[in-house]
Amino acid sequence: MCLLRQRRRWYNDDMPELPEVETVKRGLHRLLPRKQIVAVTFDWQKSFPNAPSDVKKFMIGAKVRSVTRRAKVLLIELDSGYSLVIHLKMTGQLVYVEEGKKQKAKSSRSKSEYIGHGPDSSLVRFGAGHPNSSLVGKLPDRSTRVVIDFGSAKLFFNDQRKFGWMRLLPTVEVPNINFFKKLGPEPLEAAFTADDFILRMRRRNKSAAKAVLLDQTVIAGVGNIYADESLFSAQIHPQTIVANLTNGQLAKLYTDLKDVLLLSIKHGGSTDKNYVDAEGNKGSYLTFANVFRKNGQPCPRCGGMIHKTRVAGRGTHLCPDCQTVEE
DNA sequence: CACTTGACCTGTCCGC
DNA sequence: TGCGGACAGGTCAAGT
Repeated sequence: MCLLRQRRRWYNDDMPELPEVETVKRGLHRLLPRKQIVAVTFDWQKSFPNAPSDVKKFMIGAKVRSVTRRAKVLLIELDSGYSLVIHLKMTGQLVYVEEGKKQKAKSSRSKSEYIGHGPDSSLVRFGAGHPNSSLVGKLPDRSTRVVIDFGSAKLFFNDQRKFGWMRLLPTVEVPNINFFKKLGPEPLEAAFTADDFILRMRRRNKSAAKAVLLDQTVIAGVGNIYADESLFSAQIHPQTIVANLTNGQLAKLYTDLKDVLLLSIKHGGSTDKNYVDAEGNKGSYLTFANVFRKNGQPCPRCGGMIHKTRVAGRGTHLCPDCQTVEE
């Protein structure tokens, strides 16, 4: 019975963070520009709270100009002067399905195998979720919140837990919404230096290091996985008060955080063994993770046992033996 | 004012 | 088997 349970288990809490959203962005930017929206449907008000009249006026007939990313937020700019702002939160996903276009002749794959086979696929999945789940080939389903119809293709915004949202805003207003106004710098921007990082961290000198990393107004785009992984690399206990960290330790955290993010992007921004990126590659970041979801396993650095605890209200993975505590 | 905790959600897992 | 509670976490609001 236990075996059966284990086998059937799949995680839907893929938690798109900066590397995952970056991967989604790259895929959408390859597929969406110049496509024209012919229809939009949505069934969950909170997922897409815009007035239908605005949707009709500024979305229908508009063409996609570009797809970009800021922190964990996707921006789809339209040529109507409006942009779609999309936050996938934990379980949001964007599934792009081309219609009326039969599978390539060379392929004899079943429908459920379309996913993950790259540009030849007629169906490409972005974001969280399980590529082999019943979603495949059966969209829309009960998790579908919004469908953007491009005529020859549809973009499905699915979100099981309804935390994600999508908003249509005048492009010039986008930087002015609260979320963007308060957002900290992108950690991978060339202009973001170690000194900037240290200064910003020190503004929250009394808080636990992990809580500060997760604060999007300090640095944008870091979530639970990369917070745990970067703190492990820098050998900092997640609970450590920032004031008790030296500038040297913070500088190492800065470097390790960037390394972790870059490594994840390189491997398809995976947070889940089942994640599939735009090119159809399974993201493999979790195989590089040292502590995340490794509780009970030996620490790759010192051989101690990885422990799971709770810091800043979040499940937190660490090696108590080589991530020192400084209260 | 600075910082922490709870609410929003649904599906899954685990203990009783 | 079934039921209830814990858990998953990004962000904002409410509480300390």
